[in-house]
Amino acid sequence: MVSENPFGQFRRECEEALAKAIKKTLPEIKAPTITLNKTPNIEFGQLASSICFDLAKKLNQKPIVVAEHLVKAIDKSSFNLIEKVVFAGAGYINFHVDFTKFSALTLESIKKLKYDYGFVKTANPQKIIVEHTSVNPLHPIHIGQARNPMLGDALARILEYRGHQVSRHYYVDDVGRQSSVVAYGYQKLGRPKPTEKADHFVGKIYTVTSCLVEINRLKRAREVAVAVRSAEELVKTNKEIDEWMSIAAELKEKFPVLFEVLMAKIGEDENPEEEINRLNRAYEDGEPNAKQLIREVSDLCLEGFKETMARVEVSYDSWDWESDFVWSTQVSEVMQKLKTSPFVFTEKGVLEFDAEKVAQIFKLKSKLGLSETHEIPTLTLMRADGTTLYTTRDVAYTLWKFGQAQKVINVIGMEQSLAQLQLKLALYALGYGEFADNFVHFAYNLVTLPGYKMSSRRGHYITFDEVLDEAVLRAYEEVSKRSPQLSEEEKRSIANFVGIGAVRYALVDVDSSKPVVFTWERVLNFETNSAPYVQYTHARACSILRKAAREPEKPAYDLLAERLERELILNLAGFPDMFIEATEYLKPNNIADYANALADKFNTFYNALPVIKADSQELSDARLVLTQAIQIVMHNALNLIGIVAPEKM
RNA sequence: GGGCCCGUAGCCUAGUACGGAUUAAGGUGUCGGCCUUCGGAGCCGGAGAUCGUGGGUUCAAAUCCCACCGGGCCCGCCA
Repeated sequence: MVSENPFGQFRRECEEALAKAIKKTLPEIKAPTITLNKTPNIEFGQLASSICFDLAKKLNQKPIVVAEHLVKAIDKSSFNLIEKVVFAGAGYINFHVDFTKFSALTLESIKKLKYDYGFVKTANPQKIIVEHTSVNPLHPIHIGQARNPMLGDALARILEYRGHQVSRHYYVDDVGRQSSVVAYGYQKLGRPKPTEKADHFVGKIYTVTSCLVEINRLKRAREVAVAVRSAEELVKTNKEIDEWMSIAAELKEKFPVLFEVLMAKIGEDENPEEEINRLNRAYEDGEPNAKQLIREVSDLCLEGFKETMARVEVSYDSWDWESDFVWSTQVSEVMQKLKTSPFVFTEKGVLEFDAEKVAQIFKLKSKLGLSETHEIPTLTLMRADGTTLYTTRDVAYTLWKFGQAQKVINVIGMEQSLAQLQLKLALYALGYGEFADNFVHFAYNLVTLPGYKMSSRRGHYITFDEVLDEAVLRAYEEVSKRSPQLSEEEKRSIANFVGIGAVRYALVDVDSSKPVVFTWERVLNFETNSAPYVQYTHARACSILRKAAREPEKPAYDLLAERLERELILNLAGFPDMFIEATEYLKPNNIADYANALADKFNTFYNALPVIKADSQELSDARLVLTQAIQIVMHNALNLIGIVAPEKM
């Protein structure tokens, strides 16, 4: 017999048994919803119901008395996996699984389904777009931004395994002013070929250019302040200039040649800021030279991103350029439609979107989890000069996404929650309520560095590449120390998947709503609760199976009676439920936790109980099957979060 | 000022959506053990927690409600 969800099957049996008993003994009570809880202790069985506390109130009896009646009325003979049902505590009903049958069912199912085990398919498969990463092509991806692709990719993976048709999208935000800044600097340098990894190369140009342009702008602002004799303005501007001058000094020291050249070239322009604005406008208008230039420098940077993402095995199905939506009619069409809706008004010559009014008229506040008294701020849709703003363009982009998917999940930092809410409300305003309902902002909390704030403008950041390099280097040292007998090639390959796995794990492991403080210690952790730990445990399981060098022929599952063995079987049987939950509630960190807990338990198991040299051949066979099952499930779990499950390390 | 998120041993984290069992679960660090058979990236044991604070709801609260405190983020004709 094979079950794709052994624990789920047991749960269903218990629910049915209990429902029948209630119907039989208490026909006057209308069928309550039955939810079963995991027990705190294996001695209380595997599932428990506390329904008697509710029933007791209605019946005006003691919970334990009700429990006793119900237990007596339960006919377990018509069920397969229920060994016994007992009443306990103040009024619990505890269900005990028949371990002989359950172990056989679980282990045989895993053996049969193998690398498909656990991935229960949804009854409602959908086309889903997961947009993630979407780092602006201005500078290398830094560690604060790297949490995004790690979460996004894990989400895409689990949804895919769930049976959805997932498409991973990268939104290239090339329309902002910042893109024009870097393009301007790049142009001034004569469009040089990168002398290093392209995104790092572009990043330096961006940082230095933006600093020089800012200083130039502030100096002109100071002249104005002097001319109009505004002391207040003068003090403020001077302060800003001082700040930027210190950044400039830092940059000059770090990149002396680049700094000198850019300073000379930018100095040729009377008003660099005006040049940049002109470039920006030309780009939005689709002027060919501007297009050529900005696309060229953006592409350069994206090439660097692709290299980085290839290292961590993250890829994308679609690269969506924001500019394409501006150049086509899509953005202007959305604007037109919004303009004619009752939710857009003009104020001081600019178009404003009244998100609050939408929420009120469509009565969305409680649905969106907002308090009735909270007033949602308006959103500016268009500048006075007729150019559009980021969120406006995002509305067009989102509609385009819904043209090819039923559900859209945006992996975007929680600092953009308001903008994402306004975007959702714009969809309602446009009459696309169904889209809005299937529009998910997967918000995650920030990664911060202890000590200082990351600032891409200042060039103060730890790049994701650096973190990966360091992790692989550290892993190499570890492998060399622990397994000196391995060949150089093996060591390098192991160091790579261990180091990268460690980083992926560290960024996925924490609940996405919680902030993460980046420390090297966290990411380079190779001990318990890390990818290397789970990987190592997986390799040990493989090692035992290798050493046994035989297929278990007569496993006697009833001999797996040790508490540890039973707990392991329960863990394995619960993998499908865990997977379903992680997928439905978008909690990739659950997978990491599960893998770690399974590794923990397995480590304890094989340290305490001999597998190959067990007392009897039948027991040894049973433990071998158990070990196989653990190896398979650990492999499947690691796979879900994009981590290699090695046979040796 | 308004809104959102976070607050669990020295440090890091699970549990919170859906309230349940005398003892709130791991890790790290700390103290003490383990070449015992399958790889010590490991295993076993000890100490270590007013679950931010105060109220409330409930037979039952880390979990739900209210108020407050601490930290972060957002409230741009930036993205």
